[in-house]
Amino acid sequence: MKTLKTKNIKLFQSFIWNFYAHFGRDFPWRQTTNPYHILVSEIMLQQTQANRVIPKYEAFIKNFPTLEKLANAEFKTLLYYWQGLGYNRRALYLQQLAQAIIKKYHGQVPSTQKTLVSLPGIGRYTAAAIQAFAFNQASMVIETNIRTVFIYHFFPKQKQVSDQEIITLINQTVDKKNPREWYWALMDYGAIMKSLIGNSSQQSKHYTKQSKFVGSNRQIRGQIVRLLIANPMVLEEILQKIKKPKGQITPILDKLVAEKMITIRKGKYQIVTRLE
DNA sequence: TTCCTGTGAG
DNA sequence: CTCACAGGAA
Repeated sequence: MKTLKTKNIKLFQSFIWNFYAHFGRDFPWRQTTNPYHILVSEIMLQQTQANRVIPKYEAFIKNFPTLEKLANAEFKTLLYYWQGLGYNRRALYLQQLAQAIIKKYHGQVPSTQKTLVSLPGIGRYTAAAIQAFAFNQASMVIETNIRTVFIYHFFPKQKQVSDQEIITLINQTVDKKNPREWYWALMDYGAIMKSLIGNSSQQSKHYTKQSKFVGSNRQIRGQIVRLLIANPMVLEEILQKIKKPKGQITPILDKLVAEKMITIRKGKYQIVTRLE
């Protein structure tokens, strides 16, 4: 593991802050410290480009301005506002989150790693991001843009850089006085670097090549959800509309039921109205 | 550690 | 067709 000299930490920090002063990006979720709004943005930003999130985030916050409004919304309405973002399971997590926070934490978004991670849809990254962006805590935030920055600056020649090596550097360099903006700055730098020089995260041990989408279960799953948003239907109808073998469709339906995205009522599959 | 996942851009 | 968006759950 690398240990950086104080002088090099300062140099790196100055470089990042200087970049940020000139090229830092602005997003609607950076203009608030409302933990609920930041929570929404972080869930939306998982696996989704920031530019695509902007209009969705604004519409979502307008329609569900508080944790309570979100918790009490009809799930189908949520899915409507989620259209175009992809990974609609996150909409489910988000409502489950809102309900859990109201029930267990009196409507206050928790601020400790352990508690945040215990909530649905929040893992290590999102927990750390909420700590930094909502509560200005010097948590350890690692994601693709930040990985790119550290690989480029500290491991330019090395193949297969492990997250563990990067994490020690993140902890050494984080600006404890202003972690909120520090991580914005790192992410902005990484994002712009990627667009200019390509993705050096491919040097990361954790890089994986994407599997094919067309004909995949994930595509069919998306088709099923879209069908059911329009109309509840019986299995035969679904099989008829999605021209795939029954053996491929029913496991997907079972899974959707298991994660409480859809239910069966009077023999028809339908999007759940309200979470229980 | 492995499996899972929606949509859009090029 | 390939890739960006890879983090969360089991």
